[in-house]
Amino acid sequence: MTTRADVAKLAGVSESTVSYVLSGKRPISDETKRRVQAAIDQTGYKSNYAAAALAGGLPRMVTMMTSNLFLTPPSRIDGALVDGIVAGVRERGFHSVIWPISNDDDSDMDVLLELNFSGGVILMNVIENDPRVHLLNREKVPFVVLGRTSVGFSYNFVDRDFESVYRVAMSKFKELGHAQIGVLTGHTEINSYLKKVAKDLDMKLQLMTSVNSMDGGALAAKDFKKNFPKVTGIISLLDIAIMGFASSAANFGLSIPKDVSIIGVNMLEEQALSTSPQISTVAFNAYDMAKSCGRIMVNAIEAGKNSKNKKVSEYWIGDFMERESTEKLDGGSRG
Amino acid sequence: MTTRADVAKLAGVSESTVSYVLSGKRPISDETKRRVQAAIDQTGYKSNYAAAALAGGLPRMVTMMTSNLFLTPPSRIDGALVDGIVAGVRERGFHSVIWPISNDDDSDMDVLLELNFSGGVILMNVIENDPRVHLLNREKVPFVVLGRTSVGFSYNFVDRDFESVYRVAMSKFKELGHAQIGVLTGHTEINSYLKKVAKDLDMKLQLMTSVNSMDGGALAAKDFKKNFPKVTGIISLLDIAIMGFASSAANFGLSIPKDVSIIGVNMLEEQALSTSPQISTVAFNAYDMAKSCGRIMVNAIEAGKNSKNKKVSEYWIGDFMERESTEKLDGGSRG
DNA sequence: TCATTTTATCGACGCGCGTCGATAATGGGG
DNA sequence: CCCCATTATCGACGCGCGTCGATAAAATGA
Repeated sequence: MTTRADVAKLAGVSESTVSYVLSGKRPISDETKRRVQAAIDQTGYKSNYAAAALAGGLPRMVTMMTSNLFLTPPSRIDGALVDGIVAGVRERGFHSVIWPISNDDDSDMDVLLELNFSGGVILMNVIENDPRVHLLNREKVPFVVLGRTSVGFSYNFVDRDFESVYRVAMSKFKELGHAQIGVLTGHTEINSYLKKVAKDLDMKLQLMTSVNSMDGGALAAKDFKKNFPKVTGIISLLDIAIMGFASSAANFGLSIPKDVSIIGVNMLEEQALSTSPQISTVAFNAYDMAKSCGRIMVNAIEAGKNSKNKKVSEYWIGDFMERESTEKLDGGSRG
Repeated sequence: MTTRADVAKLAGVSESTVSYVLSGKRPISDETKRRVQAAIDQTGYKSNYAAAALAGGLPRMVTMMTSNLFLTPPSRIDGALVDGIVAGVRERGFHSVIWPISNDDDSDMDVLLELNFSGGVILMNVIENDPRVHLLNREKVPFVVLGRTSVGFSYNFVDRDFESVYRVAMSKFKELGHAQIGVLTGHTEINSYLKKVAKDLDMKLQLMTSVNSMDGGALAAKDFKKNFPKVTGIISLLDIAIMGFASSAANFGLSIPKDVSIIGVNMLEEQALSTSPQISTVAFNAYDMAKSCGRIMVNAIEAGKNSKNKKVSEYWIGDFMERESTEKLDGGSRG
């Protein structure tokens, strides 16, 4: 392995000069920079992460923890989130890895912490009162939650402002004259945010449970008229299922948006655009949201040194994106 | 952060004694061990990964690289592979992380190498003539491929012995009197190993292409009698689709194994057991295979120091596991 | 009892790098 | 031509840990 000393010798400068050329933290003459760079190119020198972390004190590495990576098929959204985090921390010169949670062993988390090669943890797919949040808080590891949970103390998190998201969708439906709204979800109950918004706007909700898969959505479309005769608008919390619904609706004599309007609130724009008809959404920019999460993570790591204790919460909202799946209830106003 | 020095002072011993208590590489009296351990418990001391890697020279960390983690839904097999690797390297005191490949940026790999915080790379989901293999080889990073590709030089890999696997399945079919075999696969062509085995055994193959999803398999079952009237046995390379096929066959008036026998060659035992009827397989112990891959990886990392150049290839075979989806062609011999 | 081996522990060093204080080279003002 | 401010570079130190050689203590043999 070539070290800083090798480069310095070859370039005819001191070791610290090599360091300053690389970090740019002190002025170096152009001529010296050139010679050092040439030596680096020639030797293929790469700074040693362990040594840098040790000397600098800050491990420039972030660990992503997602509990169910291989149990349930991850959606495209997970991919966008990972990509966003990578981009966000890289902006600041940090790197990121995914910590493999073995499904039958929850001591893994302790191992990660014992290692402390990572400067911080980003927690994804949190569950209610997530024990991992408690653990990280107790161990004083800098961490950010991508999502939210309730644990009885404050912590850094980035999440969508669901009430706002639902309000945008429901207001749009109201504006278009829809009053009976189906909720396509994987849960067995409609969440409280959505209920609250519906109550505020005086609209009726009906639960439409489905598996989040193409054929799950197709099944929902097949039985839609029979099961939900009064519903004229669907708000979908499922990204894959609603694509199956929209794509197959025509096969079951269901016309979108003539028979039913659709607003997706939990899907990527690329997904909304890839169906026919294209699906109107409340925009969810998962990539940018995750990128911001990455930045907050880096801030938390760097603040750790100064023992600050401020926690940041960030709520992301989204605009209504009109596409081909929504129209006025009477059907007369749009082409 | 508490360091070795803190522990040593508290226990009233030297720093090196603390190290030897932890590593066990020199005899330490029970009394001293006890005092040191107490000090560790009291302070919550954790060894610093960066410092240990720096001092010891060996980064005890393995990086898994899988190209398409979020593009295609990973199957349960991927989960088993990851779990196996984690277990295999942990046996030797190593740790492992997954390197997030951003889908629109292939410079990520260089970054990983520049970092060299990781002692080696395990490559998964390789493609033909995979450029990553070339890169790793050029950079002299210890690596093991979980799978195979052709690159024109030798490298460490662990893979199934597909010819053997197919031979086990086809021999069984032959023994049961089946001669016309359908091949359920995601590719548009039957692979050469299987063709060779069929030729050796004088059996006929028919291509059955499907998406690897439950509904893909169901679709195949629906049209099976019409499309493949002569086929009496199916060898499936798809884990999810064959589950869909087996589970839904009865709905389409298809009786398993009366009308058609099935052997799965690329699925986990837990998957084969979770359908009705349960699917006969050529066993694929993905977990153990990956565990072995992890061990080989650690060997390669540790051998790196001694500049050995031996590459190891490991081929995994599997036994026929008889379950409910296979019987003699005449149908008379089994209950 | 003394010489010799074995056992338990200590002190010192170095891994590769970031960074601080010091120093040499340079430039400008009087 | 000298003094001081600025710029470019160097040397030294320490981060936390693994490990080697040395040493003190205990055990063994004669």
